[in-house]
Amino acid sequence: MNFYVDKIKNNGLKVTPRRKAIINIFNHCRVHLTPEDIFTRLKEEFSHCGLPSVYRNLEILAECGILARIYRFDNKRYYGLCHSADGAHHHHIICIKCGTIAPLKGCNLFKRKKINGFKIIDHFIQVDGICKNCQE
Amino acid sequence: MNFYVDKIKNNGLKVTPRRKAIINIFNHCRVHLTPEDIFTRLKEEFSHCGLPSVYRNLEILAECGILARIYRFDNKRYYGLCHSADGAHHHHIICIKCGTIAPLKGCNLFKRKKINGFKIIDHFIQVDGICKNCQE
DNA sequence: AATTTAAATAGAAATTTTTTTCATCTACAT
DNA sequence: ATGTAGATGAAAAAAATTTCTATTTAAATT
Repeated sequence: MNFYVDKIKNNGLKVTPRRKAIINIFNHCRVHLTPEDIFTRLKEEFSHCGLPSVYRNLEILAECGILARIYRFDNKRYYGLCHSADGAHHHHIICIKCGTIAPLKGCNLFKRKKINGFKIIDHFIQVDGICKNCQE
Repeated sequence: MNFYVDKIKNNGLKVTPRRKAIINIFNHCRVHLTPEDIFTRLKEEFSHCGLPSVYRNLEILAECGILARIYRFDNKRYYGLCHSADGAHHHHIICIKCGTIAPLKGCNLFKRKKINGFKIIDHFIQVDGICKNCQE
């Protein structure tokens, strides 16, 4: 948890019980969740937290690099805990069965400055797969 | 348009006026749009189309490979016309200023079967940048 | 330890986005 | 021409997200 606390502080943000509770949830379940999921679990397991706070905090924690934004084209936001010890550039590979998130290193896109005449500003890569456990 | 008509037919779907109208809109503006955008333009420029039909058709056209799903983390869906003459595997690069979409070839991810022990099922890559015109 | 203050919070309400339902209609294969 | 699976629109509902505001709180400063 100290790791996350530091990250929050380094971003000039406050370490609040809500934020710790949200990180805790992700730490325990290790899958990706929607704001609604978080809201439900906060009510069950931890202190209550208003839905607007959930939205704000998920977004803030994502900006701190603590949470990863997960892309699914089902019109919901998903977030997952970003398991990366160092702060190195990376993306994520998601298990479509259990939801586990693993870091995906070795992206060579961020080194390039231009592609097809476009000046590169940002990029997003996500791989969906089936993790070792779920393959059996 | 014949190119698109064939794609729709090849997917066992009907070529309806609505679908042609939607493709027409994308063909004229060449940027990425939300379902709401499409709905508005259909009312203005082409025949009217109910909002549910817009949602359904955008999704259907995306599955045919005619439209590309664009990822923005602002909680809206975006679609854009996929300008790729052949059916080769590719992704997209988006201009964050004007919204233009260009194909991004040379993805080497889809060749790999496994990464980090994960069996790869799918992957998504998107690059955001500024196109030649908008750089000036 | 008390004070201060900018940031964070909850809760309600409003807004926006998306989906469902269902009766009707249509593209197109036969 | 006709039959049929697929497509459509209208209305309604559901779901997701944001706004607003009064209140509370973390943590820096006394």
